[in-house]
This record gives sequence, structure tokens and C-alpha cells, in this order.
Amino acid sequence: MQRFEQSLPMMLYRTLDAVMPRFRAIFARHGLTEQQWRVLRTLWERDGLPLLALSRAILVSAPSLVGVIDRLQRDGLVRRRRSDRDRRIVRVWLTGRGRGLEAVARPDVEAAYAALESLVSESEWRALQSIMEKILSRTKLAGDRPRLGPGSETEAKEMQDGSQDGR
Amino acid sequence: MQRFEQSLPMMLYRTLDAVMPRFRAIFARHGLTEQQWRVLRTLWERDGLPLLALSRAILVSAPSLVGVIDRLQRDGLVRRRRSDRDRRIVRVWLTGRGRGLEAVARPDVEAAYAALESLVSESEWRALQSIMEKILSRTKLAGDRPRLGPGSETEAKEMQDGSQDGR
DNA sequence: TGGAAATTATTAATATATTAATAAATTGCT
DNA sequence: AGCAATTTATTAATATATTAATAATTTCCA
Repeated sequence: MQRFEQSLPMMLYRTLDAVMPRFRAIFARHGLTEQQWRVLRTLWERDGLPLLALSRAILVSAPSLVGVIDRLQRDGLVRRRRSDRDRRIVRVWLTGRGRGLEAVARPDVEAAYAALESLVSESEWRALQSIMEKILSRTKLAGDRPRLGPGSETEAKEMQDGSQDGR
Repeated sequence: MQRFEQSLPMMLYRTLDAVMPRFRAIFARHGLTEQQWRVLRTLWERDGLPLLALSRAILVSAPSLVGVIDRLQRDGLVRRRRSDRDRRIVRVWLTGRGRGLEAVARPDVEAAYAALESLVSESEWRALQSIMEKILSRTKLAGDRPRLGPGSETEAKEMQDGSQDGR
């Protein structure tokens, strides 16, 4: 039985604890929290995603995401819009400001990623990813179903929708 | 520039999201949260640790830990005691119930660890640990100082102390 | 067709995270 | 000795996490 600090969960937490502060500092410099950044980072690639799909993509539970979106909306970076075809669905769209933030904030974050990746070799990097992917696929098979894994994903083909709803 | 879901931070989050629910289910069955379990798990090995040392050992910030300890104390699993030698320090001690929980809860958790470790080979396991250790040591060198890394650790040599304080 | 079951977003209640500020005590140094 | 700087625990304010419950829809199927 191995030491607590070297268990897989604690190793993962320690690694996050080591690498995230530098990212959070960058987010904060642009007036964003980590979760807010994850929302924008995803919408920049797939604007208009349904809230639940967004939740799964960024690993933030739907109840938490509601608040995150509330604050992003309050700050004028995104807006909500309820779907006409299926009125249960609320899609999240970037505003002009939200879209504009990409050019401002993303280069800083990408630079930090680069610095982070330079800490280990290419092969170590790939090994790390492949082992974690293996754990991911095998916990999924074990019926362990994470709270938030990628699900049915109701994709954003529907690029224009209609109603002007949203809270 | 790689995909968001495969960045190191998101891989770490996804892996935690995949493995932790099964642990949290066990903790909950014993009336504990994840953070509460981390406290007990540590005190079982080093009872009477100062709050700040405990905070660093389990990667829970001191402000958060205050509340975690409040609730563990409310539930009769630990108690606080202010040091006589240095009255700034508050040590956290297990109660009988808190100590007794080890025999009850820990076997379940250890079984879950074993199941988890069986998902990858021995060598993959060691590779995963060694690469993360490398990231940890190098982010530390980079002056990136995580919020909570092991610090001065004011150890619990002092096994009996005196005052009956604590909130 | 029509009602049970499933889906989506949200609210509610409680616990934790994050950053800044504060009070009390101790250390360090002149 | 005496005071500034440091250390430890805590409070405060806001944001997020977790689990359960709920309202509004939609889907499924007898």
C-alpha cells in the first residue's frame, strides 16, 4: 500500500496545483476565472452550443455552469437563446466582446501552454497522454461513468435559431 | 496547437473526473466528503498536525480547511487544540470516533485504489508517476510556487501540548 | 391519442475554492 | 527592551462543486 501523496488522485491534484496558478494568473489579468475561460475557449470553436453539451465539453456540471454563464452574461461576454425547435434547449452564444477576447487573451494562454510542454520531452508528453487516455477508456468501460463525460452532445448544426429568450 | 481536451490541464481534470466518483461514493457511504477523508487519512498517520501543515499535506487551502475542520469537529471526528509553546498554532487531533473510522472506511478505499491501479500495467504506472514528478519538480524550480506545496511543515514532534482551546 | 418516461435547464442547500484582509502571537534585529 | 517584519489561524466576499429536486418540454410507446 503506497503513500498517500503518491496515489493517483493526489498525484493528479498535485500536478494541477503546480501548473494551474500560472494559468489562473493569466485569466485573472483578462478579468476571467478558470471556468469562464473554459467556456469562451470552447465557444470560440463551437459557438451556440447547448448548455448541457457545453457542460460536458468543459467538465463543469450543469448547475455550476448556470452560474458561470450568468456571470459571463452579466459581464457582456455571452448571451443565451432558447431553441425554437426544442424549447428545452438553451444555446450559449458569444457577444462581440466575447469573440474579441480571443485575440487578446488567447496568445498569453498559448504561451503558457508552450512553456508547460517544454518541461518534459515529446515522448514523455505522449506517454503521459496515452496512459491517461487508457485510464479514461477503461474507467468508462467499467461502467464507472464520470459525472460529465462526453454524452449525446446535441450538436450546434443549427446555427440560427430564433427566439430571444434566456433567463 | 493541440486540442483543448488534450491539453495537460484538461487531461488531468478528465482523469480525475473519471476516477473520483467511485471514491466519493465510498466516502459518502461513510458520511465523509472527499476533503474530510483527506484530513482523516493524514491524521491517522500523523495525529496532531498543525492546521497549516495539514493544509499543505492535503492540498486544501487554509481558509477552506478551517471549514472542513469545523464540520469534522461538529461531527465529533476531530478536535482542535491550541499549542502552548506557540499560541499561533492550532493542532488537529482525532477523537476516538475519528480514529475508529480507519478500520471501518479505509479497507473500502484501499480496495478501490487496487481496482484503479489494475487498469494500467506496473510500468505504465511508474511512468505516469515519474513524469508527473518531473513536472512537479520543474514547475517548482521555475519559481511557479503552487499555492499549497509542502512548506516548512512545523512537525508534530510535540505530542502532548496542553491547552484545551479551539474555536 | 395520451399519458408515462426521459431530457434540459434551473433552483436549492450545503460544502469547498480563491483571494484579500485581519487579529494574535512570535521572531528578528537594533 | 522594543519595535518592525513574519507567521498562523481565521473571517469575509465571491465563485464554483455536489447532490437532490423541480418545471417545462419532448419522446416513446401501449
